[in-house]
Amino acid sequence: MTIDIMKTVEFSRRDHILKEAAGIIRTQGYAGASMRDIANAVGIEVSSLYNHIKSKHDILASICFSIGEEYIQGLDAILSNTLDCRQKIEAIISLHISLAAAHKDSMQVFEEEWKHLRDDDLSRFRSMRAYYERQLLGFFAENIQAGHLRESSPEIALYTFLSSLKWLNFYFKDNKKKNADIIRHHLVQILCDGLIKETKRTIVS
Amino acid sequence: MTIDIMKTVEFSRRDHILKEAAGIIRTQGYAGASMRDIANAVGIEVSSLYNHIKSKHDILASICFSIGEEYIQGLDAILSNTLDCRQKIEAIISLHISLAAAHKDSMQVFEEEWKHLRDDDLSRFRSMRAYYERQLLGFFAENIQAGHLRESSPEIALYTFLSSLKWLNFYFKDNKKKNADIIRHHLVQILCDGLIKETKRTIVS
DNA sequence: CCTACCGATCGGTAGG
DNA sequence: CCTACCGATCGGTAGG
Repeated sequence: MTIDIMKTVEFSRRDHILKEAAGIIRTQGYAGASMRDIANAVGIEVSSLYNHIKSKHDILASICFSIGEEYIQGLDAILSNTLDCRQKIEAIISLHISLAAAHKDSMQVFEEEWKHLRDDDLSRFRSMRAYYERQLLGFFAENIQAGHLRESSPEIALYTFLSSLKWLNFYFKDNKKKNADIIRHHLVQILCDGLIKETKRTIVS
Repeated sequence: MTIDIMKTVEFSRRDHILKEAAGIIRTQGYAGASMRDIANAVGIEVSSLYNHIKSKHDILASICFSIGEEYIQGLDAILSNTLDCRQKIEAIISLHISLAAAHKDSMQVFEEEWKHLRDDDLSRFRSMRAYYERQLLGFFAENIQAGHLRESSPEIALYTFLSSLKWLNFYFKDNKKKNADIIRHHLVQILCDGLIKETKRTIVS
């Protein structure tokens, strides 16, 4: 009982540190964010940080891996469901929207500061990202093969698709001006059907 | 004559410094890139750098503004030409491909490290980016109005379009595996006509 | 372009 | 969780 309470206190303080650190690392970059800045934001002395985190690298790794795991769990759940091609694309877009809206600071740290990870952390991070891209590349390649997606290089389609969603990570950090449902609807249309306005008839196989 | 030669020497040494600095700032981040790293890459002592650049911020500003000006000049030239909507989109995609291929290191510094600019440099940079986005937003809004582009939020279309091209900045830094023409062709198709495979008939107005 | 140097700040530790 | 502290490194300057 006492242990449980202590753990709760311990975890929430650590989470508090990670949350403040994410905001500071996002705005100042990993190398430009000092442990003094982070301690000041949390409201304790620098040396006290080390009761909750092992090192500055530990902070970065925790932020990057928690976001990475959410992406992978979300994608695995979508791809193993029985949805058609367009529904899966819509679900993946929804995943990116909801993660961007939920993790305003740490999402950008995940995107831009992972390169400061070292040794085992760096290679583990690269493995996770490679897994995510490999799963999605398989999805694109299968559906091009099956005739559901336009003939194209699966790699170019993958890179363009993933890249096209990155503005979401910046969009929500000010204040969400538009509803997430509206954004999803427009994104699905633009990415699935294209920017150019034309009449369309689906091929009946 | 003597002055011309001195200026040439001066400029090429400065350019050499900026080139090495771009590579170091890209991999280590602005705050993580030390003047000693840069001096070492150039092959001179730290103090000698200051004969060619005013400060570390001067290096960052030079890199960011030279890329920014190339984007703006390129876009202005395209939008003032007499091309139809699809041709202009194709030309803008070509602009982003050729700039990404020409400036492997400094393009990523431009994208990710501009936030370390200060005071006047920061506000000038924000103005340039706002100008680029405003010009492109006008293009999207006009062509949605005219019925050439799909009904959509011009902002969402703009963000998605610009974001979808950002993978190019990473793609060329290893070694260009695919020809730029092939990439452009696939990008135009995916962005103009969408990922989903369907027959299309253009509306005859 | 170099030698020599400076005050400030860095991540982290000892010890309580 | 704090006080006190350390060696390393930082951007930049003086002077030649």
